[in-house]
Parts: sequence; C-alpha cells; structure tokens
Amino acid sequence: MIYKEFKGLNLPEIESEVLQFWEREAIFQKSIDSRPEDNAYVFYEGPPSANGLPGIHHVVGRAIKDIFCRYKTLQGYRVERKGGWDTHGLPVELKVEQELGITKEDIGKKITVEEYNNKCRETVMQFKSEWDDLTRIMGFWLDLDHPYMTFENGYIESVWYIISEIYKKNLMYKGYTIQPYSPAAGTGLSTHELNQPGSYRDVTDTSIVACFEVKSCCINKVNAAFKSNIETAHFLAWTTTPWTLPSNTALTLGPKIEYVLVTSFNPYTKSPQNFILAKELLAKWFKPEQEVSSIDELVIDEKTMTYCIAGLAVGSELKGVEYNQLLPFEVNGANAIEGKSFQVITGDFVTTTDGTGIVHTAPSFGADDSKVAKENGVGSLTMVDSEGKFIDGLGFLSGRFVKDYRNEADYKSPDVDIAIELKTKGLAFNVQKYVHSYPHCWRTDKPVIYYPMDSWFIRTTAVKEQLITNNKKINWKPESTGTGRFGHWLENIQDWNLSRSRFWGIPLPIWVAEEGDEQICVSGQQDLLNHIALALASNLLSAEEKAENEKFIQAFGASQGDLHKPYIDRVTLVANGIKLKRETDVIDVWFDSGSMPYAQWNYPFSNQEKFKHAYPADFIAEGVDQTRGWFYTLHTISTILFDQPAFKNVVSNGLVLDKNGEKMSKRKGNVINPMEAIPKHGADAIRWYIISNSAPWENLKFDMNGVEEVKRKLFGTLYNTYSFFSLYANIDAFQWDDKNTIPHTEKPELDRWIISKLNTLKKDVQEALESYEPTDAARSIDTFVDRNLSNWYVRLSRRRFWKNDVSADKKAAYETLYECLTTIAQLMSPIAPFFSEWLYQSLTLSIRDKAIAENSRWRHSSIHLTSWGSIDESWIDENLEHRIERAQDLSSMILSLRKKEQIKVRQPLQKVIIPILNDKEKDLYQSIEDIVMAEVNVKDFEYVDENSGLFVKSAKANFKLLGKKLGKDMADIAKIIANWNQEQIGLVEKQGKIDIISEGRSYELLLEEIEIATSDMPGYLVASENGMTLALDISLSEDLLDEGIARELINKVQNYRKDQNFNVTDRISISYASEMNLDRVIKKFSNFISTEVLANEIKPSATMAAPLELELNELNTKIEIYKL
RNA sequence: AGUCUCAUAGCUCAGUUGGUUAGAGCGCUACACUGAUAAUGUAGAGGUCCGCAGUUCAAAUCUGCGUGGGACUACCA
Repeated sequence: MIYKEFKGLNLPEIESEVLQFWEREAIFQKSIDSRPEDNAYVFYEGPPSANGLPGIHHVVGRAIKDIFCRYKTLQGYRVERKGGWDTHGLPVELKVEQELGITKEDIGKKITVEEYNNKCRETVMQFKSEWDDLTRIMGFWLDLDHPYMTFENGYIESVWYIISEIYKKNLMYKGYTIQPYSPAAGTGLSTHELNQPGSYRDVTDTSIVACFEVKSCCINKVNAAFKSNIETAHFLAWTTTPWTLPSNTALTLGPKIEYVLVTSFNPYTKSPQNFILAKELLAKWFKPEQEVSSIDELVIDEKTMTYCIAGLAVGSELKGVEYNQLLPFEVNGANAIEGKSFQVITGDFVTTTDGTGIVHTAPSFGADDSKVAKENGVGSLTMVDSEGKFIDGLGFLSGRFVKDYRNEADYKSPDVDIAIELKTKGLAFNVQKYVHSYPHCWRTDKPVIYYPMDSWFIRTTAVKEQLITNNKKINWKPESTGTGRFGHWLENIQDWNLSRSRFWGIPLPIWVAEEGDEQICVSGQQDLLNHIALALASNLLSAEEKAENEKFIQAFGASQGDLHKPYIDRVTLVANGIKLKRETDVIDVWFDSGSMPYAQWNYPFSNQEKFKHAYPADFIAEGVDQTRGWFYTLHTISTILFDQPAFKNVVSNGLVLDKNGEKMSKRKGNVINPMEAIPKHGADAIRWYIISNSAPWENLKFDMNGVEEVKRKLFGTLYNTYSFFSLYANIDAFQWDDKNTIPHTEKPELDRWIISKLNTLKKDVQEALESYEPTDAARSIDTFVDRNLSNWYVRLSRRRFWKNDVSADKKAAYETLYECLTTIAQLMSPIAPFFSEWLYQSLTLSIRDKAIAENSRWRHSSIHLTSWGSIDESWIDENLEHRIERAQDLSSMILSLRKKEQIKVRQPLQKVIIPILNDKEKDLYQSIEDIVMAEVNVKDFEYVDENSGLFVKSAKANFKLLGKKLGKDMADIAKIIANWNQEQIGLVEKQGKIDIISEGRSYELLLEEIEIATSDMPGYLVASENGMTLALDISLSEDLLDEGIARELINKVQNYRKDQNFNVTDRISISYASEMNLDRVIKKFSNFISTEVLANEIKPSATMAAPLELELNELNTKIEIYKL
C-alpha cells in the first residue's frame, strides 16, 4: 500500500504522532538551521510569568505568533524563537507573601530578604512545566531549552547597561512627587500600571461637603469682596476622600469663577450659617424655589430650608483669606507645616462641573494639589503612613487604615467617623454615598492612593517626539490600536517612574552619597566589580563595609554571585573620596520585559554579532492589554537607545470571552482549560476555529460547537478527500513522478480549473498573511476545500478515477488531486501544523527516498521544511474560473427545478433550453454544457434566440451609469424602463439608444446604460437567477424512463456491494427475474450497467436461492448478486 | 465623566468606491443524492441592516444626535 488508509479522522491521535515525529527528527531545529542566517525574520516572545496556569487566551496569542513564524519559515526566512520567562515583580511577591502569611512589613524582620527572595525565585517557575506542556501540545514552536530568564545575572547586567545608557543621556532623575501608590502592595505604581484594563472600578465612597470657617480676623476681607456685612462665613468644599481632610492645608478657588455668599442654616445643627460656593453650583446644593429675598424671611423646619444671597465675588478677590483648621489634632497644627497654611489660594484647574467650585487641598495626596500648593508657598501634611494608616496623634483616627487594606472582618471606614465628627461640630453641610470610578492596584485589587514619594524617573517626556515619530513606522494590526490607543497615550506621555519599594526585582544600579551630589550608575557586572575594587582601594570604608565588599567580590569569584537584594545593598562604593550607598529600590518589572531584545542575548556583553540579526523585531504579537505594557516599554527603551522602533509589525489580539460574550472567570465556571480542550478536540481544530472565526483583534466568543464545526467541515472534508484519493491511488498504484507528468496545457479543463483556483487561493493566502490577516487566509482555504475541491472537482471527477484502464485522463486526475492536496497541506500548515503534516506525510512518504535521490519537490521530510515558492500566474485563468462559476450556478438552478418537480437526479431528462441574447453568451454556455449535463443528468442543451419568440426579456436601468445623468428623474425613468414591453426593448436594442421624457425633461439613453436580460419562458418550467434563465424539459420518453430504471438498478447493486463489504474491484454476476419491462431495460443498458457495477454477466434466472426484492421506480423485481 | 470602537438572520460572521432581490456557515424543517458515506446537495422558514434625523436621484454603506455593548482615558476636589 502506497498511501496509508485510515479508519476515521482522529485529530488528537494524529497530533500526538506528529509531535513524536517532530521531536524524533528535530524538525523545529531543522526548520531554523535549513534557512540562512543572514535572512532572518525576527520574532520576539513576550515573556509570560510562570507563576500562574495558562488559559485559553494564551492559546489565542500563541497561535497567532506561531502562524507567522511558520509562514515566514516556509518563505525561506530563518526564524529563531527564543522563549523567555518574566520572573520578577509584584505578582510573584504577593503570591509569596500570601503563601508565607506575611505582609511587606515583615520582610527583613520575620524573614530575611535573602530567604524571601529565594522563595520568590522558586515560586516564579512553579508552573513552568505546565506552560511548556501547553506550548508543546498546541504546536507552538518555541525554543524552550534556551529561554531567557529575567532573574539571571546576565539578564540583569544587560538591564543595568541600558539604564546606564539612559543615565548617560541625562534622561534619569530622582524626584519627590505625588504618585499613585498602593499601600496594600507597599509600592508606588507607574502610570502604565495604573492604566492596565480593569484598574478603574466603580466604588461607593462617603462624600462630604465640609464647612471651613473663615477666621474672624479675615471676615472683613470677605465682606469687602462680597460687599456684605456678616459676622461668620464658611467655605463649602466637596471631597470624596474624607480621610485626606486631616491633611488639608489650603482651599483652592478658581480665580475667575464667580462665588456667592449665601445666608442659610446648617442642615444638621439647624443653626444659621453663611456659606461661600460657586454661583454656578448653587442650585446643586440649594433648591432655587426656596430662595428668599431678605434675611427676615429665612426659615428652617423639617421640610424647608430657605436661603438668601448676601453677595457676589470672584475667586481672586478671596485669595489669602484664612480659615480655621477643619480637623485639628495634636500633630497637624500650623507648626507642623513648612510654609503657609489654612488659607485660600487660586488655581486654574478648578472647574464648576462638580462639587462646590472650592477644592479641598491636601498637597500630599494629590498631584494638582501639590502643584498648586508649591506655587503658592503652601506647606503640606502627610497624616497617613506608607502602610495606608493614620499616624499617631490624630485622636480617634490614630492607627486606623484609611481603606480596608487588610481584609479586616470588622473594618470600619474612618470616612464615616469623620463625617459624624463634622456633623456634630456643625462643620458638615452635606454627607452622602457617592459612586465614582477609582483606580485600583492591578495586583492587590485594593484602592490606590496618591502619596508623596522619592522615586527615580526616566524623562520619557523629553523623547516624546521621537516616540511619536517611531510609532508611525510600526505596522499595527489593527491600525486603530497604534494610532488611537497607543498614539494618544504617547501624546500624553508622563515620565516613567522606575522605582519600586520592593525586594524581588532588578536592583536600581545607582549609588548615591548620603549628602552631596555624588552618584554612580553602574553599567554591568564587571563594571560593578571594578567599582568595588576601587572602593576597597580607597581606604575610606569601615572594616565592616570592607568585609561586605570583599565578600561580594569573592562570591563572584566562586561563580556564586547574585546581583539581587540583599547582597547588592551591602556594597559600598566610593566616588571622589565620598562613600556612596545604593538606592534601595528595585526597578519596575515592565522595564525587565521591555529590555528583552538586548538582555535576552546578554547584549552588549556577549552575542554582539547575533544581536545585529536579532534587532529590531519584524513581528511581535500579544494581547491588546499590552499596549501600555510590553508594547510601550519595548518601544520606549528602543527609542531611547537606538531611536528606532523595537518592532516593525505588531498584532494585538482581543479578549477571549465565553460563548455568551461574558468574561471567563473561575467564579462563573465558564473557563476553558486548554490542557483539557486540546487533547479532546485537537489543537488544530482549536487553532483553526480561533483564527477563522473572527479577526484576532476582535473579542472572541469561544464556543466549543464552533470547534466541532471546524473539525467536521474543514478537517473532515479534507480527510474524506484524502481517503477517496488513497483508495483509488492504491488500486492503480499511482505515484507522482516528477519527471513524467502530464503537461498543464494538456490536462482537461476541469483540472486546469481547479489548478487555477488553487493558485488563486495560494495568492490570496499569501496576500492575507503578508498583511497579517490570518483570518482571511483561513476563510479562503475553508471555501476552497469545501466548495471547489470537494463539492465540485472531486464530485465531477469521480468517474475518472473509477475507470479500469490507466489513461492519460486518469493520470491527469490523480496528478491534479495530488497537487491540490499537497498544496493545501502547505497553505494550511502555518495555522494547522499537525493535520497538514499528517496529510503531507501520508501523500509523500512513499516517494521520499526517490525524491531525495532526485532532489525533487517532495524531498523534504516535513511540510514545515518545504519552500513556499512563487505563484505561477500563468496557471491562473480568470476566464475559466468565471465559466465554471456559471456552470455551478446553472447546475444549482437545474437541481432546484428538479427538486420542485420531485424528479430524482438519477432520472435522466432530455434537454435544457437556454435563451441566448448574443453569440458571446452562446459561446459561454457551450463551453460548459458538458459539465452541466453530467452534473445534472440531462442529455442535451438547446439554445433558442430571440427570433424563436419563446422567451421574454426584461430591462432594468443601470443605476450606476444613469444615476449621475438623470439626477432627480432617476426613479421615474427606472420605472419606465422596467415597464417596457418586448417591442420597446427590441427597439432599443436595434437603435442602440432611445429618447425618454420625464417631467418635461428629455434624455437620450444609450443601450449600455440599460441592462437587458432574459427573464421568463412562458409555458416552460423556468428558473431565473443573476440574469441567467433556463427552461427544463421534463417530459419523459420510454428511453429516458428505461435509463432511469437502469440507473436505479445500478444504485441498488452498488448499495448491495457496499453492504456486503465487497472490494471496490471485485467482479460480480447478476441474475434477475425475467419480466417484459426489465428485459427491455437490461437489453438496452446491459453494457452500461455492467461497466458501472463491474458485472461480468447479467442473466435472467428462474431459480434464485435468496433473491433481493427491489422496487425500481414503478417496477418490482427480484435479483441475485454473486461475487466472482 | 470624556474619547475611541462596535451594533446586519436564533448563533458566528461577510457585505468592495453609496447603485435597487442584503449574503455565507451553523442551527431548525422537509426532500434528495451517494464506490468519499460519522460526508454531501436542494429547498423552506428566519431581517425594522439598533433608533431618529440629515446629505443624496439613490444609504446597511456617508454625516449628526440618541440607545446599547466593549475598550480606553481621567487623582477633576
């Protein structure tokens, strides 16, 4: 047997065999080695973190990566795919904290940093083997044996090198700023971390409108501004973060905003008060219908609280007014503040869209607050510590967490107590629950606060223009992610906060003097050791410092060095005679992954040559959530270092949802585990489904039914086609012989047609993949396999394979089908690497040795080692494709008529009558009549022209052409044309033009502006579609009926052969019970029947042992069949 | 709250520069075909192309407003 025959399609089984084959033969490695080094297609693997299990969405991203890497390999590029692991950062640290049951404060106390980091190092690779398994079974080719690890010294020193380069460019600075800070995680966050999807969430907070009482010494100033005469006044300021009120040091007013002085009552204490707030927001807090014109009319009871306006002023007039501190405690008095305090300042950022138009200002907890306070010389109070709790000396607030950072069972928000306190003191005007969206830490899920911190920044704002310019060089898929989401982000770029006050990360390579400006930024491992040697030589170090430095060097001497904390912190350096200590922070983990183009090769310390061929990347692909993550850090670092993009093409894929469009979550139980789904359904079916269902950047509604459909429709059909081929090719011992093939031009038209379609398909697939549109590629293949190959070419060619002789026609059929199957295998191989390999092997394994000897196209041991080659345009015949399309349409119309009349296809019909308008149409129909006749079992095509008077024409305006010419009269004239009778249509055809008048305007219409088609043949059974019309002659002569019976008989015999499991080539003998009608049929068609069913004889018999009772149309008979 | 994006059959999706019967596959119903048979064909049912307004001779397609989903942006106190 030349071609293996199979019992059924079992994708998972095929896949595990192919996997073994790949591994045994090292096909992946060969696919790289066989391509020249100087023809690289560079791919970067975005490193996953192995401290969690992979999900189905990882399969999506990785399928996309794999497709283009495989495709480019086929095109002859060398595509190295180094795997990598992201090992540092908050996710790992928090997991370890959780496992050990400790908090950040315990690190260095209950557990040493050394032990802690060791634990992190273990934990981070916890699920590595699961990840490797997934990579393997989904068929993602990635070098898992030599991955880059971000925690290795070689990686770290490359990152140091990058930082030192940035440092040298004077793009790094240390700043004391208000930053997003996660008390739960104990670290500051960068803006791009804050911008991770899901960070902003709706929360319900206690909002307070607090009353800040004007100091009595300033009441005159207020009266002057408002031209009023009152004795006390309160500024109303709204806040959604009452916990910042003890840290209030100022109130900010808009300098140009109009404010009103309102006389009314405190709603809680009911005592009279005068309030100041923005005029525009008056109606938000006071009901306009309760306004009265004079103080005398003021009343307050359960339902009403009237008010009157005592004056108007603009913000700038109130600047400098001092007020009594709202919540004074022992530690937050004016003496604790450096600078001015408790007075009104003005700022342009104040708006009147919300609140009261007066901003409570706590400079420590807001970026705007801090800025405006600094400008006005106002000092700050930081009444909350780094764990997120109030410091001591704040009375009832002391020691309490501002938010529930510890998941305490009986946690009570201090916001509520502050509200109660203010209410009782008559300092609250309004207290209510308020729903707003608020940023949360991406890892702890706890609310972020803004907090003053010391941090190292990269001055990305300084390279904004380069970032934007370089972004325009990148091909984004989809484009809107690049221009929109990423582009807008770059337009509003902030400096990148690198510092993280954590432990498990790449240490900042910066040493600073305790006093003074001396600094060293270390640029690598050797550079560090050199600096240490210099320090040791300086004689400035204490004995202890000296010992630590020596210990550090010794560890590296013994190849046991570690650049992590805590060891690195024990190193003391010296510059210009001054001792330097390391900045204790570690680096934002996103910087790690953004450094991978360089650090994966330990550039520049090794692999300088290699790096030249490995940067920048031609292609990367990750989830859209990486836009401001990995995509951003890659881009930024690359732009700063080399002023060019780190990647040329990027595909960002969307989210994976469940089949109802809901997010997958463990809680809902709608999570699909790839490690279960792949062995069950097959990686290829899942990959194909993912790619063909919707464009990668659309959200994918993952439905297993869709996977099953793909399995049946594409893989099932292809499998059947292969089974068909192998069945007959084995019988005829067909083998492809490169040196002896039927020339293309000598093949039958049907063969040339499918070859043309095949090359068109290849062209389409190539174009789709070149433009990073894998979905179009997959869909093109789907259509070809189903509609063209299986349901047209194979169906119409079947008889050619059944013939007994070995003719040129049969050979052409084999060669054509072989060509189609092998080409399909290659075209689909990037998307379905397993099945395509199976198909290729099944078809070519038997001729491999010969092919190797002859160096022919089938010599490659794997489909993934073959060469894509160029497309032979000369094999694409658009005219032929068009004609066959018409034939398909015609067949479908005739079959539909048969259906309508309940006439089986087995029953031959005499003729199809086709009206034709011109010779061109006739030529077209004649060229396809044979195919159509065979397909629909009709004996003849008859053409009738208009002189026959048999058919009716219809006319329709060509809207595209006439629209511009006719304008408003278009609709009117279209109606006139549609109503033309046969004579009018004939007249137009004869004259080639016609004059028409509409609404008094006359137009000359040309023949080509009117579409004339045949539409009906009165008295006939007619179908009409796409301007084609045909009539079917359904009258049945005796000959036709007899042939129908003969075909019916053939069908029954064939079914019997099959039921009895006869071999396709077995010869038989048929006996039948003689009867007049049957005798006639058999006499007429015995040759035909014999050939069809491989009968040596068909004879009448009076005695039958076990006859088969048959009903052939109207005819009842008995037959007997023997295998010879 | 603002910006972007999407909305077409029960489901998943096509739908060219605006052009006159809005398509495919799945699912459902019925009937066929079958030396590929756990495949296939034909037909039927199924549409307010999210709504409203506008531009235009002509709108699923262009514009505006609105509704709904998604993503993004935002310390707006």
